[in-house]
Amino acid sequence: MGLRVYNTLSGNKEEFIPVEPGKVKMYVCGVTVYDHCHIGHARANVVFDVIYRYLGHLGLQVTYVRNYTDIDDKIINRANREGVTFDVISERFIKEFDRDMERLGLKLPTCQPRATEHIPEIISLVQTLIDKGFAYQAGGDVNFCVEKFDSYLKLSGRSLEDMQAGARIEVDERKRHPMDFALWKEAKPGEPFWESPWGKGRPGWHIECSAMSMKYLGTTFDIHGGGKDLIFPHHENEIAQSEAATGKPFVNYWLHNGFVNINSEKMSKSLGNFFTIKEVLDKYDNEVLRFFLLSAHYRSPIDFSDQNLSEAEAGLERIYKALAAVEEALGGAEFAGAALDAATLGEAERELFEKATTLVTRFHEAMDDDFNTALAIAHVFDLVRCVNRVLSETAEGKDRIGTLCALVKGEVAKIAGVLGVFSSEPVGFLERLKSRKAGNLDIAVEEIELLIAERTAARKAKDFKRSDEIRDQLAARNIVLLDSPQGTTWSVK
RNA sequence: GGCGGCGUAGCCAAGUGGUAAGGCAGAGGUCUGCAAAACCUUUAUUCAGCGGUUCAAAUCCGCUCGCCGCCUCCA
Repeated sequence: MGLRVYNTLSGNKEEFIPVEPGKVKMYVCGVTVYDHCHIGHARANVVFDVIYRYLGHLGLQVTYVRNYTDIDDKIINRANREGVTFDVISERFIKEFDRDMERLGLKLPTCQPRATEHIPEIISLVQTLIDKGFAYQAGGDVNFCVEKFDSYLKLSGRSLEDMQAGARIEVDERKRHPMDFALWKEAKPGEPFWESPWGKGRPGWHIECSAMSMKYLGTTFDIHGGGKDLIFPHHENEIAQSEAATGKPFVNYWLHNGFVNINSEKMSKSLGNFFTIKEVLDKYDNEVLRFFLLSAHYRSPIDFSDQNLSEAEAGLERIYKALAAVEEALGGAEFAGAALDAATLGEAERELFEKATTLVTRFHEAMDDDFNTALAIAHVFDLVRCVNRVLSETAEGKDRIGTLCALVKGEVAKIAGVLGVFSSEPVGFLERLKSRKAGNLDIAVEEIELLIAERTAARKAKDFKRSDEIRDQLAARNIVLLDSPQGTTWSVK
């Protein structure tokens, strides 16, 4: 059974069949660069990054285009507020966006076009729509005529009549139909502009995506993605513009990710309940955020809260602890390809062998079912339990344990490369987490270590009263001690 | 008002016809001087409620209740 994806257009999961066998062309709406990105942007971009990686992992040759909307009312407004030109704002936030995405571990798309670098293509597309009678000039504006496009609203499943019933429509005298939308906007005095057949102006919001996606991916391509909130009007309008211009289907599969909620409510700028990626990464590790975002199915809403992030952190830590133990049992040796005779394995070892060798298969089953990353992650936890069991039952490293561990390491690495988590060096990751937590402590690391030394001496002298005193004292400050034959280590609660 | 989605254990979360994954938290046990970590066992006779279809439903259909989203810029 191959890949199946939920297509917003049909409202069903469908078998994924690319236009051109072996190749996938995918476009995802990027950001309007007028402010810092929030975790809603993080989710959308992480989700499509995983989809991008998975398609590549399946052996498909993926062309992934993600745009920057670098000209828009909001950018102009901010530029005016700050007394700079619009490109100062867009450049600044493009850099911010790039940095945020890098921290979240995103692979670079094949191409990241900007609206302002495609003005000729946009003008040409608008002209085609006018020529074909789908658009009309109104002063210096050019509007798309929704009534001319029969299948308008097929993506969101509405009708023009229904839309009007409850909507308060501001009357724009120059629009023939209240739902008509701008392809080209006349420049007001002082606004940035480009020359066009209709005078000085700039592109409307939706046209750039049609122009750029078709330029890089062709008139009909495979996947178009974005947040659910883009379904209407943005994607609806993209379909109208593109299909009216070419007379061909624009996109075969529309994929939309769910929202990030705060207390079960949509996070948005207008509600003021948003967190920027930066703020979140000040508090949590990059990989913890990514792991959290992948712990639910991409179409479900996900609730952002301290508790949920902390749980994600605990879960990821558990996985890395197991990976660190695997690394240790391996003793630095590489997998020699030594054959494991299942008959000689103990029960726990056999289960581990089984879970490890089927991990990638189960991962594919999960991902083939509309990119079920939550299930994929559950399979990893499954394996972790088996690893821990085998290692806790085995006093010292035997050859076959090393071989098993090498197997586990290799199989986990395969899926880590797709999910973009679990690929840090385990001990390094755990140290990173520890020092991050230690940064929030009200006690210096040196002091902790002095106390541990004192406690070790006390324990040696069997002065358990004093040793427990020290442990309690540290526990009160969120420090947990772990005694082992190799000595005492500490971690932050 | 129109359209759409959701409601699974204390919490998070998979599961779309075959008898409830996984994680966090909790309880008991092993280990330990005692702990911690890890492991083992355990925690939903039940999937918002009520009906219906079926040999069989969390899964399909209908109704009710509750929550949310879109219809205006928004990932």
